[in-house]
Amino acid sequence: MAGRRSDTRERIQQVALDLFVEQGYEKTSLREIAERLEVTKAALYYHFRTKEDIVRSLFEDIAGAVDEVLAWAEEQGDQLNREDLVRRLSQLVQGRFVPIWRFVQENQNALKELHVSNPLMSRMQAMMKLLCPAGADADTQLRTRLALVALIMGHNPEVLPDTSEKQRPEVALRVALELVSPRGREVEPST
Amino acid sequence: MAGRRSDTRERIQQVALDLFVEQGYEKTSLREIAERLEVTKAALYYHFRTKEDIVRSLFEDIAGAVDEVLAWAEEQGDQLNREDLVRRLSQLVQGRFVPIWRFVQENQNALKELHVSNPLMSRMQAMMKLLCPAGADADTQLRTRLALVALIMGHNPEVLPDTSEKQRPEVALRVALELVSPRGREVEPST
DNA sequence: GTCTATATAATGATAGAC
DNA sequence: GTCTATCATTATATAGAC
Repeated sequence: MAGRRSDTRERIQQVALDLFVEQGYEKTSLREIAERLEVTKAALYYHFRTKEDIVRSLFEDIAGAVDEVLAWAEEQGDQLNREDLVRRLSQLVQGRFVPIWRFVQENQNALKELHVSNPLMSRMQAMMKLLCPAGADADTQLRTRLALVALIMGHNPEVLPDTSEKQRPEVALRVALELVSPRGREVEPST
Repeated sequence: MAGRRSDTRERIQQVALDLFVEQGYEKTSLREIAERLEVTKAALYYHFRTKEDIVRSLFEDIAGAVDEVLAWAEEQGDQLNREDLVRRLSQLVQGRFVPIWRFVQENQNALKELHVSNPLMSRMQAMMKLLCPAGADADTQLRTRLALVALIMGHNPEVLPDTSEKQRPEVALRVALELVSPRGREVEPST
């Protein structure tokens, strides 16, 4: 990557994320992070100005990946296929980003203040807009939201205990796809 | 109700829950709760031994209501209609319990340690078992889980901003029902 | 049942040496 | 780039008066 210098910054991000997911954002102190890394708190403060800054850096990392999907989607314009978008999102919540999504989902309230003008959440809102047909009814809005939840929750071994790690993303994607375009209900009078 | 003495205990529960939902469990200090009630911290400690105890009391309250549904469901035995169960659950997440469910959903990680042997969560697990056909495939497991999420998330004005408070529970119920028994997929070969 | 006063420990953060 | 030492603040919790 850019220049060679100790990888402390990345290690901090990694350990912090691990602990945030394990025990929650607020319960995780900088002391704990420092201890697990066998450095001192002051070392952390060299790389990050505040605790929130660590989270922000985590979000910026992933936000770039979301941007790519977002750019692709906007490029499609009117011809955007929502199922394809979901498929791309499914890729996005896999791999190295899994813990981050879980962190976001399980610490909503702790991150609430951070959410204001946070690079990840504003992008996810844009994503919702794209997934949700303009002027969609409430049922569709809720289903769309649940599709995103499905993608994230599907990765959680506690949610699908009998399913292998390999299969979980497939399950999640299937259910998410159903939610964005359910069978037997394309055009419907409702109520 | 039982005996007449100052309603401080209930007021603590109410204010605490409000603050927990507003700003999160960890971010809410006992000082804050006390200040909003215009009492001292020591007063809180008279009614509750610890901060966690306040949460526990909140959970015990709601757990009783869940028990009634659970008892009804077990009474049905084999003839349990899952859609009816969802309908009863829908009732359960309405009314005075709305903020508690939201609190649980948005503070999962903060409550993680409390979750061990916590009266509410163990009951919700039992509920999942009832809702999920024995030996159900992973897709069904995930859908069932999402149905519960739908019931809770549907109440959140931030999730359904254009929908009236009166209509939100109806939307949530509809989507939840779809998830536990989706159309056009009753018996299916799969993979 | 509510108070004042306090104990104790941990937190996020900073200053400045090396 | 990492350290020691320390800061101010806040937290949960307790003892004991009223």
